[in-house]
Amino acid sequence: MGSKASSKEDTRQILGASGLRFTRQRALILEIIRRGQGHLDADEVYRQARKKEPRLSLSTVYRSLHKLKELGLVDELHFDETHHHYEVKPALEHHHLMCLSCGRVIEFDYPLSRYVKRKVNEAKDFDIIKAEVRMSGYCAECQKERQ
Amino acid sequence: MGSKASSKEDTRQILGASGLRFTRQRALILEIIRRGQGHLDADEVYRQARKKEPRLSLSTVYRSLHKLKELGLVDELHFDETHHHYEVKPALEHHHLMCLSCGRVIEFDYPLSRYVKRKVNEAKDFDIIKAEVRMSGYCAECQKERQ
DNA sequence: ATACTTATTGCAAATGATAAGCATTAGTGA
DNA sequence: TCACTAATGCTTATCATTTGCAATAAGTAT
Repeated sequence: MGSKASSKEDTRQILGASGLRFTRQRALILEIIRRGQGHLDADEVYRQARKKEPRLSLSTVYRSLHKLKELGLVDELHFDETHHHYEVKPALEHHHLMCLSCGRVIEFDYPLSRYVKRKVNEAKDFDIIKAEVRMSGYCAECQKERQ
Repeated sequence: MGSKASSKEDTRQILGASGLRFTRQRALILEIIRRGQGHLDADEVYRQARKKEPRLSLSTVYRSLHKLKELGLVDELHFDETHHHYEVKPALEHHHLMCLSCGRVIEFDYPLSRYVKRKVNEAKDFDIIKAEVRMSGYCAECQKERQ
């Protein structure tokens, strides 16, 4: 199911197959999300993208993000309440831990959904497509600081 | 840790202990969230509250929601991307399943975080305070419809 | 009960993130 | 290269949430 991080040509392929066009902007945005190790929000993508493409508009960023999400190329995360974060859809399932003190986001690789799915299906007859686990607490460093 | 659903007096107690005042509005809002089985969003709370307190303002709803959340009396959930939902902090841990087809939200009781915490601590030295699992997929009915 | 202090409220106006309308530009397939 | 129409940029709207400020009203001491 999960495909490797796609090259430019793969991306063109995927877009084309959906009747979408491969544009400079989309390529750039996707590239930024790929590089952006952390989890970028729309505005961050926008700022980075403008360095290369100064005329790029924020609308385009939003529209691209939607398309890329629809195509399954990027994932949309919901860390905090105000805005969303994006990242390339990970082949390996992983989740996030947010430190309530310093705000840092730590990744947590673990095929949790497999477990969750089983448990859920025992209780409810529900076909799970997506499982996102959001956890918050205190990271190692901040634990020390608060002694 | 988790206390029983507090009565009016308990609530007054809890507020007082934090130097906050017990107001008609807050009591009402909390009561609505308690009754509101489903997960209410700010606007829904607002509409219900105005039936009893017509002059209540939306700002007050938002401000109360924040306080109640700070006090640990209600939980804020993040179902969809646009707005938040509130519910009384459940003694029993439970999570949510959202049907991608009909939008219905189904509850899922399970002490998942216990499991998650263990797994996470094995990997990262992180003190988990809160774990929220958001799952989406197709409910039993919608599964039939799409055959 | 009365007066006093200051948290809380209501209202209006401001933000901030995201979406939409529309004319213009530019992929893509013939 | 040409025609077709998706995608872009710009501007303006929308929607949830927040904030400033003067008017109220809890708590508390008198």
